[in-house]
Amino acid sequence: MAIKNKDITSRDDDFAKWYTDIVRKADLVDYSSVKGSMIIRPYGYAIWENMVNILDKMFKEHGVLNMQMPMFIPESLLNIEKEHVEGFAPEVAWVTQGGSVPLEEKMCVRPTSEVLFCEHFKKIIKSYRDLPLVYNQWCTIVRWEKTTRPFLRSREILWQEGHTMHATKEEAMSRTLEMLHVYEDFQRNYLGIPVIIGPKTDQEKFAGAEKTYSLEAMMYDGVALQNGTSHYFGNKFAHAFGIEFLNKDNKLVTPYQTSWGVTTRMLGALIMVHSDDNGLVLPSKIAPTKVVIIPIGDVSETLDSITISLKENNISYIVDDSDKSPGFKFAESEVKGYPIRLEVGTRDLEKGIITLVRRDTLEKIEVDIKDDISKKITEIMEIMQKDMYEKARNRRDSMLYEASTYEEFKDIAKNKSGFIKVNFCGSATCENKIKDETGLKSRCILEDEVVNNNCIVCDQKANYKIFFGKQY
RNA sequence: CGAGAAGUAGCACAGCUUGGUAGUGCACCUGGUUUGGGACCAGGGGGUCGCAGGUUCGAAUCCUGUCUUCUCGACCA
Repeated sequence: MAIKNKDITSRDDDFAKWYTDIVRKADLVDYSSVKGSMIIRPYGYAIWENMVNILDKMFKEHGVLNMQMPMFIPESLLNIEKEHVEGFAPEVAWVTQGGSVPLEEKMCVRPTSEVLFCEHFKKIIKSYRDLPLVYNQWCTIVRWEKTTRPFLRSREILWQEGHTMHATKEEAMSRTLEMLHVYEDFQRNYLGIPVIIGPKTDQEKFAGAEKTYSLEAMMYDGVALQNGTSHYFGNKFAHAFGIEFLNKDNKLVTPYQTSWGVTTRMLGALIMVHSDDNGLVLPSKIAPTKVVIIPIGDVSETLDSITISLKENNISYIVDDSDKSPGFKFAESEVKGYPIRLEVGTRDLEKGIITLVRRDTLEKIEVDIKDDISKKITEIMEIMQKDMYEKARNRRDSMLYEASTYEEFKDIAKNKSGFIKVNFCGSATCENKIKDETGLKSRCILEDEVVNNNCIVCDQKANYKIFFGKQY
């Protein structure tokens, strides 16, 4: 049976160290000389590229057009929407000098591009015929975070930001939800990560948004990771920027706006949801390399027939034909998280079999050499994709709690990790009290759930049910 | 940003207290033998000791500053 990897800290001993071990030993990132600016190495980038390719295709099926905005924002432009600038000013990086000449007006490196899009939208929107505009850009942004961790919180962030403009609030709200569901679909069906979706409280909303929906994923240790957001702006930005268009009745009116984004943080989630003490575990749909083949002894003929079949069926693979010992290769393949390992050895071939190993369970499966290996792999990968989601969901569900009194809430918060569901009034006072006394923050409002008691904190009328939890 | 810990070869670390020629294991390179859970033998290469100042005849070692990483807190989409 499998042995624990000796170079990786055990997940249950020290989760934080385990995480950085995985990130480094699977060759996903390296640190740079600038705090919070990580180097994404080819293997990590290949996973991100897969995410980009799949999501981008999904976006386009939803009518999204890609474009690119500049990376600098003049101070005066950032300052136009009050709530927005107050939210972002503390964490923007400023450029004050060009070459050796001080700038007349300092510019920030975009922390997000709402104001850039607004400035542009103002120029190009004249008539209802110009709407809707459904734009997206894949780019990097900069936010001067104080505490940084690879993928989870960095200063330079690789992401995608969608920005849309609509003639009616209904259409804008519907777009907000549409993209939220694209993210949910992607995370569930490709990343194998179950997410809870819903609106943020007023306190936790995006700076300048009227409504912020988030996707809340739970990591292995019960801590939440906000794994994407979709915002409805109403026409606050449009008003601030003076964006107007003529409607069918020849009236000058203000359009409605949305924005939505996901980042390389999804890679962090992928690790913290699925991986284990032997290394990375990747869902087969997102793994850049599906199969690693480890030949043992002289098996070139069989090897050729396998690789031909994999090529024909478009299954990506690598052959580890280095002169390392098989045991070393097994361990290494587990660190990298290739979904399927084929051990092709002389001893097995005499029995007419090859050994297939699932990365998620490390289960060894004997495959008859006469079988269609590509078909077998495809079948198993489909099962793995489902199993990994189920496993993640079961673990998450086992860490969901519900508290009916504040005492009970504090007891769970102190003794268990996970999310706690409560009836809640929604006031900042109650939310802050919970934060101060337990360290837990609100995750997202559960719109479909029925309120069945008063607010857990103040005992006044509750307006909704909501999850609280610790977050990364 | 506050408190604490750390930074010496690709990785993990010793050396520092008491200043005096830069070390160990793994990894890497060459040749050979091996190959089913982290192989073996022989030979070999690689480090301005995070960076910048200071003290000293002499600094990895003592002092000051600074950067980075990690932990906890605050902050944060």
